[in-house]
Amino acid sequence: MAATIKDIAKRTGLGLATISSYLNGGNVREKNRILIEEAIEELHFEVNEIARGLKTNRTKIIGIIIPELNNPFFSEVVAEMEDILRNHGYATMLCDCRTDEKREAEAIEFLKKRRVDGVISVPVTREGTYFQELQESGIPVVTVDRKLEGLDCDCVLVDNRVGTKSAVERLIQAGHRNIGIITGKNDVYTTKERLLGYYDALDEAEIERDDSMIANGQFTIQGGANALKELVEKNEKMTAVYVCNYEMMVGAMIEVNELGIRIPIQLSFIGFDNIEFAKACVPRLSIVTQPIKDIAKEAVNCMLERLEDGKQTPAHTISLPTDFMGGESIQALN
Amino acid sequence: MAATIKDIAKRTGLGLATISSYLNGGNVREKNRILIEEAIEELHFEVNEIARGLKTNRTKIIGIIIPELNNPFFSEVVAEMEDILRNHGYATMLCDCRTDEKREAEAIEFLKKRRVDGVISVPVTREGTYFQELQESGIPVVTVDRKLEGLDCDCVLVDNRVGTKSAVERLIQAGHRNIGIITGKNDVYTTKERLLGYYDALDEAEIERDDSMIANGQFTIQGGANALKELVEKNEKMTAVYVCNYEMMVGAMIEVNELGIRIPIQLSFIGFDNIEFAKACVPRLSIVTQPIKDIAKEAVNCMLERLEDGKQTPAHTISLPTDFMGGESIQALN
DNA sequence: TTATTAAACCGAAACGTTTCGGTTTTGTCT
DNA sequence: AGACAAAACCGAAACGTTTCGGTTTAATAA
Repeated sequence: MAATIKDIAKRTGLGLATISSYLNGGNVREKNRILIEEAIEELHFEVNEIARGLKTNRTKIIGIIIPELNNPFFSEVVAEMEDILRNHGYATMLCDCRTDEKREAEAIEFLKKRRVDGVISVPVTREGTYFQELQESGIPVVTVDRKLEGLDCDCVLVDNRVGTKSAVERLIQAGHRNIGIITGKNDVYTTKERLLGYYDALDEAEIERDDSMIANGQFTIQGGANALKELVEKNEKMTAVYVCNYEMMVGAMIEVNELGIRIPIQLSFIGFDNIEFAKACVPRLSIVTQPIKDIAKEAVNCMLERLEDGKQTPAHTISLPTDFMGGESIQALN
Repeated sequence: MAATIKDIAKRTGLGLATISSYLNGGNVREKNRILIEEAIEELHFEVNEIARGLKTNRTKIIGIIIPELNNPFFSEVVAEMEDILRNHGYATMLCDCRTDEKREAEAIEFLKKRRVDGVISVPVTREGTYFQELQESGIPVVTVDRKLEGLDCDCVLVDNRVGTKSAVERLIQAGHRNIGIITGKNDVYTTKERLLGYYDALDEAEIERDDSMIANGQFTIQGGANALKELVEKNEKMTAVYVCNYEMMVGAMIEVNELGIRIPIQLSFIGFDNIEFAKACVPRLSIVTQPIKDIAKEAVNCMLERLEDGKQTPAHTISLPTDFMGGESIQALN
């Protein structure tokens, strides 16, 4: 059916190796180059990447494992990575593990069997054993957004601690002392970091920590809604709240509406991640944003360096700063 | 490095063909089965899908081409399809073409070279020539959400016309006569269908069509914002607006806030697609929703029927009904 | 027991590339 | 023109499977 390299060789009278060399950017005499290109054109030849993959033991496929594609932050990161990867000739094989550890392990197994060249993941597990095994079997791993213990791989993070700290500081500077926080799943890296940033800000301002000001929203919309309700009910004096991711921000806003709370008069609010959502709220929300494009760029970069340049250096972690987009959701109390 | 089928053969004393047969579900004597399974365990054998693909000429990869992953409707469809596909042993190769015809063509070419078994796409182009070529070269194509002229392939749609008609009818029944609509890109299939549904409703209620009530939001947030502004400025009498997709709904809400318009008192509003967003708005928006899981299921089904059962029947189109989620964004004028 | 048939088993060949080691051609310098 | 080095070229072998046609083994019947 489809033309092969042999057909091109026969058609041009050249040898297999010459055609192969041409296809891989090797030097070929001008007149042969023309011959080959004519033949390719004529026979609609396309190199069979599968055969090539078998021979070279490289598929030029990067596996991507994420907790939820249905999460704007992740989907944007994926879209960006896919773009860059394809520009480098790499295909993207996507696995959504639905925030499920078992599914994540299955995805790793699946991608390993598919012989992907590397795996980029926003991991769900706490322990990185499966990823570690994968990496030890020769498939480089890059994690994004979260760092795993027991997994010695390149890692691209945003500085959630500092970003959160400076966001909470804004609230403090506006005169707030009773600041609630809606956190995500307890054992996730970013949750811990963001909580630390929150503590940093409180400690520095010498505001006492108060556990009743912390509610867990599990990174879900419903969780965010519940958490907001819990915070409001438990803390009459609370004047501001900081929400640690997009989904929970949506949930919190749903609940804010449900309860008829007026922002910022009754409650100041800082959310996370999604500029469009923030702008669509009344009043516009102030949010901490993450440099999505840079995250994607750095992650792909790490991967390609190991793959293309055969980089063997020890794993390193890249930390990117967050940004802040001001809205009208912070009330100045002073 | 990794064990091959030959290693298993050697280890068990059996022949290559027997191992292969076992791996593909063929019959093997009980004692040999045990032998083989032991060897596989021991040597950590995993079949090399690449080699298999070369031999069988099937990659068990489905290519997916969508306009924007960064669009909840598409990303949810993709997530759902990926889930089902992987359960059937198929991998998902993702291409985001950023709503760009040229990139779409590149993606088709890319996936063809990668020898995917089939392509599922939400197409961007008007003419399906590239997809048609792909299909004629033996790679089945299924389009989702949009139907292309000149492309004879299976197609999964939602009945946008009827869905839109009945949504607009709700507005009419609430007493509205001056109903604006924010449409998407002109040449996209869904745009036309939704506009037809809008006309259907108006015609049936004997409301005169008025071009100044139609604004094009280009399916983007900014476009939606601009369109809403345009509609409001041009039509003082407009009491309701119907917005044809999620992005434009977000944009429209941003602009609603910008202009200080109060919903539903000053303007009734029906949006599209995203339940969470609708619930997070004040007041909660009424929206038309699409049966995302069914869409994904049907699309994958169409593909697998052709791939697995070798179905050769002529292309057929599946049409799914929309649903409606009521909020508090419609003011009764009567 | 022997004949018959079905079920298991077998290895070589093939899928379409790349790569290795060696050969030919080209170009340059005397 | 001859010598030499460098560049271009070459085909066989290999990557790890599946498949084909044929052979052995087991199961059943006579």
